Amino acid sequence: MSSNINSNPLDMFEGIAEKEMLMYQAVIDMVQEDYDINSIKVSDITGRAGIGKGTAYEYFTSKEEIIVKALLYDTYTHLKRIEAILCGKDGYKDKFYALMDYLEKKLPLTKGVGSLMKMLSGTYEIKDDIKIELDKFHNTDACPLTYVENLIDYYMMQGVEEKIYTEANPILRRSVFATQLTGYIYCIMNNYYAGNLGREEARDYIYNSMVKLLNP
Amino acid sequence: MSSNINSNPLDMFEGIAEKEMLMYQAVIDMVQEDYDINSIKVSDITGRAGIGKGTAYEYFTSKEEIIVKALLYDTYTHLKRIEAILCGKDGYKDKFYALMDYLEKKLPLTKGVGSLMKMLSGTYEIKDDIKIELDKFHNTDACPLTYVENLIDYYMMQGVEEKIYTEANPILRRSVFATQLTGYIYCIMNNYYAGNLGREEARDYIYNSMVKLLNP
Amino acid sequence: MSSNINSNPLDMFEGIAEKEMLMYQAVIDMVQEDYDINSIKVSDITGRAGIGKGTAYEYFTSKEEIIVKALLYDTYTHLKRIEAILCGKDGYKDKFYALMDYLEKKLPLTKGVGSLMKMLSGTYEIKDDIKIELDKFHNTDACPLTYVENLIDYYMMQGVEEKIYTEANPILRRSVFATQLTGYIYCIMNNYYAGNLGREEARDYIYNSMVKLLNP
Amino acid sequence: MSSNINSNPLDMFEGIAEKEMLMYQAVIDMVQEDYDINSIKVSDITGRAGIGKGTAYEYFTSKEEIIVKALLYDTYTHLKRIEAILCGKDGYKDKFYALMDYLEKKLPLTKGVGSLMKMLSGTYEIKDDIKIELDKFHNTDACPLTYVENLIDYYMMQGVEEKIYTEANPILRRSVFATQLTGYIYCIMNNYYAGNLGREEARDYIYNSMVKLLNP
DNA sequence: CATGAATGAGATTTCATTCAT
DNA sequence: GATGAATGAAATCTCATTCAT
Repeated sequence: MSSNINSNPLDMFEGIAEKEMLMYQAVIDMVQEDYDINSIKVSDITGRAGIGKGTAYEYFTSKEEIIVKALLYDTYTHLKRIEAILCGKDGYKDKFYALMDYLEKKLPLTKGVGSLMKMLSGTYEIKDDIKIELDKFHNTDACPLTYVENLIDYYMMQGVEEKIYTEANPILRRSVFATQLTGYIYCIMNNYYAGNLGREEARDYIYNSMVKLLNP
Repeated sequence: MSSNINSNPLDMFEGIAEKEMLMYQAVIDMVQEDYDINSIKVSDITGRAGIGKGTAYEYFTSKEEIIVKALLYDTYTHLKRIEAILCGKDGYKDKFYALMDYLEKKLPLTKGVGSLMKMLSGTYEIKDDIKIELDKFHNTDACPLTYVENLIDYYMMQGVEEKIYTEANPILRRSVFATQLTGYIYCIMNNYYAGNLGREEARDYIYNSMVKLLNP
Repeated sequence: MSSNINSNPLDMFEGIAEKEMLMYQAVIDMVQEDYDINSIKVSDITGRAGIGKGTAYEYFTSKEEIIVKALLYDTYTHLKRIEAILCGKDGYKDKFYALMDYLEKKLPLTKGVGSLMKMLSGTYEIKDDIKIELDKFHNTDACPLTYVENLIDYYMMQGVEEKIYTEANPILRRSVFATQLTGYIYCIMNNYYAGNLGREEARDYIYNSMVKLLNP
Repeated sequence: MSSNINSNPLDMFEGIAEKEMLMYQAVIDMVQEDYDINSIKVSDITGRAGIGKGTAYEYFTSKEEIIVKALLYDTYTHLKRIEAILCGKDGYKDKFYALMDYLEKKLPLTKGVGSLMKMLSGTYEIKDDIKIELDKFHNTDACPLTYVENLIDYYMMQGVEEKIYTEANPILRRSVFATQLTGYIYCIMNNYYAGNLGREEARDYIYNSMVKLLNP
């Protein structure tokens, strides 16, 4: 798999200023610590970033902009890492397990759900102001969703090539992939492995379910 | 199926005062209209309820309490209706389709996701204040989750009795049930039926997937 | 002269709430004390009015609105008193001298120029926000300028009837009246009476100049 | 008339640095464009002047100083030009009409009133900070008001020499001169010429009124 | 019980000024 | 000298909560 399936629109975050990144990281940390997104204060962000309050307004025009971009930045880093994972392993199955590894390592950091999942499931509870900002972003070619879909499609194709399943419809493949990963996230979130299984058995169960659904 | 599998802890909402219910409804309406939950103001609630602002504090001790109880009240009414659905049909399959009917009818009302789903998936983005209130509630016997689990277990048992599937582990049954319903919700939310299928085909696909996963 | 030549549009200020008036008075006092109009803080206004800061926003939607309305309110009270003066004396000359009395009594209260004069001369140095508010007011029938012009016209007509001057053009009469009163204000502001004259002589000079200009 | 009646204290502006002048011009332009004087920001000034923000503090110690000096600089250039006008024409009447020309040409540039007039009439609405700065200036020999009074006195004397009027009191002559020019400014500002007269008739009216008032 | 006027703590944002480069 | 990134004091405005009626 090429290390660059298609250009990642989030590359807008390449080469950003240090203070900008410190602010993003402050927001992400707070989300990880389960702060309510709408309760985050500018003073929280700048305080954690170790900079003056006024400095935030040298880089952004409003608090909303800081938060939206921080969420996108978080998505960006997750996707970068996931892309690396999907490129770093050879076999289809190895990739899937590596992905479950990543999810299991990242998700528990949050008491709730990680921002990537929140973004994918669209359940950030965000103010209209923030929504408008995000919508602007999504209504351009810079929308990362298309990028994600391409990434998944490319990966799921490999399962066919390796003759692990036969399902020919790419949308259905994507749907099953997403649903089963969601199932795995629920497993992790609920601190149990479906059906009192151990960790490895739970993973095998998820993987096998996916294969089962994609074969006649 | 008895119309009362086990006592519903949310029965606390039986016989509440009219003004109290008007306030709950105001909150629920706003959530349906996709307001940010943390942006809801006391004046919004009392305004929509057609009562004086001070009156809210005759019934509740804080804004957070109003909202938490309103969300629980919403869950309560959903569960009442779902319980009725599961009791109103005879066959396992009919019940499942009736459930999909209900989800399809209710979910689109919200631009995002209905409060029941949000509650089930735990992705309300709520302030710590509200969280503490909810936790207080969940740490008592009044927690509706156990009730929901019992409801699902009872229903899924019927599939075994009707010899639709053979899976013996109730936790696994519950997990598959939840995951597949989630998949259906994604279908509705994304305005497409997995794999370019029509509405009926999509439902059949979901139902059949569930059955497939619960058989060896 | 009837006590009501024509209806005063500023009658909008009849029967206002007490707290509203306290805020107006606070603004007027500060203008009298020569505060810069744009430096007035909401906390100054509410502090002087003896009310809470938030209360201001129960009566007005913005600081600008408070200030604009306070200036109009000030104009309103000035005009009410001037109308009373013009109705309270019989002869043309007595009225003019009573007017000079009023100006002399009121103007020194301000280190600069009173708000009525500032309004008449359009030299408030005001922010665009305030200007827009004032313009809205002026672009309605409620504009006090027409009212003022009618008041002056009515008064200057009396000079013709009393055969004090013969000038037939009402616009010219108004212009001369305004210019000479302005001259008197300069006298007061500069703490001298034109040409080293005493107070009475200065007044006579102004009055006689006006008469001179309105006769061939 | 000698080109130098008495030394102009504003000659302090001779030979100033280029960047200094660029900043003055930026302020004057903004006043002409009807900015509120207290809303002018340092970044506006340096931005328009095309220099770095920090540079302003190489030449001035505060924003207030920049603005005060800019207003004085504006007065300085106006006075230079007015002095030139009063020296460039021979007859008393020609000089008066040339002056009206100048006012008519300069005033409409501003939506409100030009800074010279504002300064003469003392109706800049300025913050205490600026006032203190101006007072410092006025309490020195550098005060331009005396210079202006001398200029007017010198000019008004010519009217006596040319036997246009007989008024002997110089303060009275100055007062009438100022009042009538003010009347002319009102004419221009209000876009009408007193009493529906045309432009030339209005000028004649003003001039004749002045002459009338200065004769017995 | 019901009300809504009053409150003030606390949030976002602005911008004159500093200072290391 | 010239710069502009960084700062934080201070301003406006919001809104949950109280309490006299």
